[in-house]
Amino acid sequence: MRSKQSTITIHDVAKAAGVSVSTASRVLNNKADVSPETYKKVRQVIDDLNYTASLAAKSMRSRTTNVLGLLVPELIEVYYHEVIKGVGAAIENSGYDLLIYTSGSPTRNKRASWEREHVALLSSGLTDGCIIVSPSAPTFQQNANIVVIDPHGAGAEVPSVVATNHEGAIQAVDYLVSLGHRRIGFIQGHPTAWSALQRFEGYKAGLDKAGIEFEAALVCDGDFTSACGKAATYHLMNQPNPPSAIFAANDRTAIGVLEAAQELGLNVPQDLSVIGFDNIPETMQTTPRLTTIDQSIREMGSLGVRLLIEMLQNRESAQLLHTVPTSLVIRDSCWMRKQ
Amino acid sequence: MRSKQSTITIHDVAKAAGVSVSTASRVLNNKADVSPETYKKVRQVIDDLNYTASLAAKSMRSRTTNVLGLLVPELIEVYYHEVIKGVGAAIENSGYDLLIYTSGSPTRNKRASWEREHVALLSSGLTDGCIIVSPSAPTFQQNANIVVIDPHGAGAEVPSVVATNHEGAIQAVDYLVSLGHRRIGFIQGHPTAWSALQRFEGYKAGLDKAGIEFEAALVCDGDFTSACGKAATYHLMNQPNPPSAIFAANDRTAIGVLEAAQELGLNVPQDLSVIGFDNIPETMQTTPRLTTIDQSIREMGSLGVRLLIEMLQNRESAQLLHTVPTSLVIRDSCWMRKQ
DNA sequence: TTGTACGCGTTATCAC
DNA sequence: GTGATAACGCGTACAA
Repeated sequence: MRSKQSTITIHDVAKAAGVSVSTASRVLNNKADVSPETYKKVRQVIDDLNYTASLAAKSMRSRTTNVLGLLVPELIEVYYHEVIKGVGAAIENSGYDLLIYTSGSPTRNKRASWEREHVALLSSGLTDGCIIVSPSAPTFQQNANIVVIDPHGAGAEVPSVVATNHEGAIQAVDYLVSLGHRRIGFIQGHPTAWSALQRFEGYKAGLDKAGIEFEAALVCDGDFTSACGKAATYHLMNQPNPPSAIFAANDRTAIGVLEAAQELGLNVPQDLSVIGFDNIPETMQTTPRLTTIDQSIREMGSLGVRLLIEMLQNRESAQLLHTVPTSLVIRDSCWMRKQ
Repeated sequence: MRSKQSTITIHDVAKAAGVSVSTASRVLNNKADVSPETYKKVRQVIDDLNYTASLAAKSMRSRTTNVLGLLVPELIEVYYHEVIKGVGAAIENSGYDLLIYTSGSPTRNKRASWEREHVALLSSGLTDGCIIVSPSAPTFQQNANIVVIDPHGAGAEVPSVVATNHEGAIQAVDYLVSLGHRRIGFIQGHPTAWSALQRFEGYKAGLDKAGIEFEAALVCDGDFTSACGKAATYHLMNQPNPPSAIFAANDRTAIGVLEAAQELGLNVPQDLSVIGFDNIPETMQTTPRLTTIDQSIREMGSLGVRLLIEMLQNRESAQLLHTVPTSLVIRDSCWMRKQ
């Protein structure tokens, strides 16, 4: 006696079990006040019909779904996959399901508005809360349950997970200095990214700490792509007094540096030391393998989940900014400065 | 927890713009019959209020969401990430959004029922259709738009994407034979996986082709884990007449073989040749780097998306089974048989 | 061109 | 303990 609609509804269950929809709903949600035999009968029917409550309808009415949302800008860059792995690990046995949303439309140019739209999309009932990765929009709906990972803007109004970018950059410079380098080039990250700014500040702080004077000519603009790494390397190495080491704001850019170095006939690390930031998996497959600063992207994803769940359970901590430590990963792309 | 008035609805938009909800809805969906000034005014309000239609409500009503669903069992194993990368690439500029769903609950033990439940979940309005990765359930809702990647069961009733597992296994054996190996061990994949069976059949076909008699003692059970690879290696190599090469049903298992070989003091590839299947990224980081059969997991994901979109546009091809070619990837884990 | 009324599948509220 | 009914936010005939 199924209605014309293909999807079977709670009405079908109720009818088949000979009860009302409200009773069926009660059984579905394991409410207390329902007689054992009724319960059993309805459960049986649910199993037989292989019925599942529509998430759409359920969330529309009840406002709580036991589903967490994750908003990512795209699914190609491995960085996001590392985040997802961390989120996936944290979600295990958490009692929550996970819904990852990404858009295939080029509307992404308007990143900020895209984010706001999709946060609204997920928050408006589909999920209990959501995590946004690398958001550029500084602010969101007031009352949504939101946690942010590696935000672009600085002033966080929502709980944010960030790496210790400043300290990590200092670590990188320290290491290069310990190898004897004094002229250390720096390739900037995306100009709007807070993490990029922090790394630049750390670079300067590291130089200062070593008593090396900052030199603007050794700094190139960038945007986290490998293309900018290549361009910057050509620029830096063709200077009259080129650097003996290059610190790129992220691994992707550092990979570009490696490519350019090869094209220029420079041996890494003998002629040029290169260090990156992020520790994405590909850094283990470059030639030479890239020395970098690990920012445990996975841990950031896991922490994001934990923060969100705390928030949902009203155990929200007063702290807004949560940092994940960075660490130096020494591989093969840095070497002692040639005398 | 969340105040009722928090989410702004189409009513708020209508009220603010001084029109009726239906007019607002028309503007939202870019319907033709609405006066330019009304359109502009409503658009303005929508922007001001930063309004987004609730996916839940919308999908419940309209049955078409421009969203594709992807159902994955978990988010830790890299195999699924490779699929997601392919799906993510195919979704770009497709006009569709993507919604990945996974569950954090241990209910996954009951895989088949979990899948059915969640297919229903996604199909019941949230998405226009969905892709299921490695499903164990042989059958689904009749009229849902479903595409399946690497299914466990053989008899596909829905469009399926599979690798040429049989041919790939033959390629692997061919290669080992060309290196002079005659005693080739095989470690089975998960017993219910169709792909595993196909690889085993290919193994036997390859032996047959080379005129080598099949020997049951050289075959071990397995389940696609690295643990089974280790156990099987101990078993195989402690035989009176051990194999000179081992073909593992997937890379994860082959990695277990590598570990066991090291523990046993066997040098790979000098003492033992090892070949895997899948070509997951980690195979480039093992020592030695693993020779394997590439099954272009990403391409399988992309093809899945293309098939699903075709289906949604009623351009469904008659063909149900779609194969993606495998290819031999020679790295460092296989060598000539010692004389 | 615009507004009214209804239904999508569910849960909460209130009767019984 | 159980059943009827009113929302939830939206799209769409149909009426105006």
